[in-house]
Amino acid sequence: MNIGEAAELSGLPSKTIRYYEEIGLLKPDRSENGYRFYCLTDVERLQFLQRARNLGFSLDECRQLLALYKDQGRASHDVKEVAIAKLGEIDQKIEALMLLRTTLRDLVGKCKGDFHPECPIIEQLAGKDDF
Amino acid sequence: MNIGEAAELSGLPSKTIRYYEEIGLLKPDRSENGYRFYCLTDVERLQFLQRARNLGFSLDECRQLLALYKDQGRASHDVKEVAIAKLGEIDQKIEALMLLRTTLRDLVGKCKGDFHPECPIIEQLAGKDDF
DNA sequence: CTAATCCTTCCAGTCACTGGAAGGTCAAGG
DNA sequence: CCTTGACCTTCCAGTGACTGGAAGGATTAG
Repeated sequence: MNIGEAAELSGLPSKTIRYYEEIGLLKPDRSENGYRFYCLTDVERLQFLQRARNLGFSLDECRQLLALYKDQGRASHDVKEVAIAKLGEIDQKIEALMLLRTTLRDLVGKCKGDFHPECPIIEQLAGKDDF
Repeated sequence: MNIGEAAELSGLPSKTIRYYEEIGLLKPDRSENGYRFYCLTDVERLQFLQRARNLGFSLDECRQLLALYKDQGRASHDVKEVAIAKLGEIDQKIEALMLLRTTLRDLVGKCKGDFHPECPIIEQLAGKDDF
């Protein structure tokens, strides 16, 4: 099949699929007319990549995971390691965002939000700790 | 003062300060020798920008906030609006990340992490819902 | 035969920096 | 007076993961 159909089946835009090829994630065959030609295995791998991306893995991590996917002799330990690292990252991001949220929520709560210029949000950003 | 001192006082790298100038956030004077010259007001604004960035605001939002900071006749309503929008974004990000975390944690918990190839993580990514 | 749709490549832009190269300026020390 | 080193300047390129668009070739339907 051509790239359009592979895009529909995998759920990834054609542009993205070409990009993945450019960075060496997936190299399809070419038809006589120069069009990219995707087999079902290719589509499965594209779906694999999409799911991995949706789970928050970077393209580099996707590359590792795809290699493990292809490798029938893989050790599940290697997969788990990647996933645990990602889990740690996610935990950190959540924690950082929750801190931000607390601060922002606090400031928003203190701000009257009227037509007057006095504003605890601006004051906090200005570094005025005197309130 | 020159850019190096402004960098130290504001906590922003010189590179970043130059970048902020390039995108029109802060235009310092120039000394006779062509060096950028920062006054205390400039430094205060740089600090303002750094705090706003740390609170998760994009540079475009920082631009708005800085304009409100400079505007003595601002309405706190306008500031609050920006902050509330950001708060919503943060909420969404947190929610999305918590969903990811649940899924990933679940998968990690199911994976034995040994030297065998069987791996629920890989299977999930492969789209096999049969387990 | 033509129009529409698909495909190709290449270039540029996004966001917020970051690194580096090549070169100008300045203050201190020998 | 000269050099060294620290600072400053501009410009160009790269990051991640695409996304948009231009220019042009291939294929299909009517």
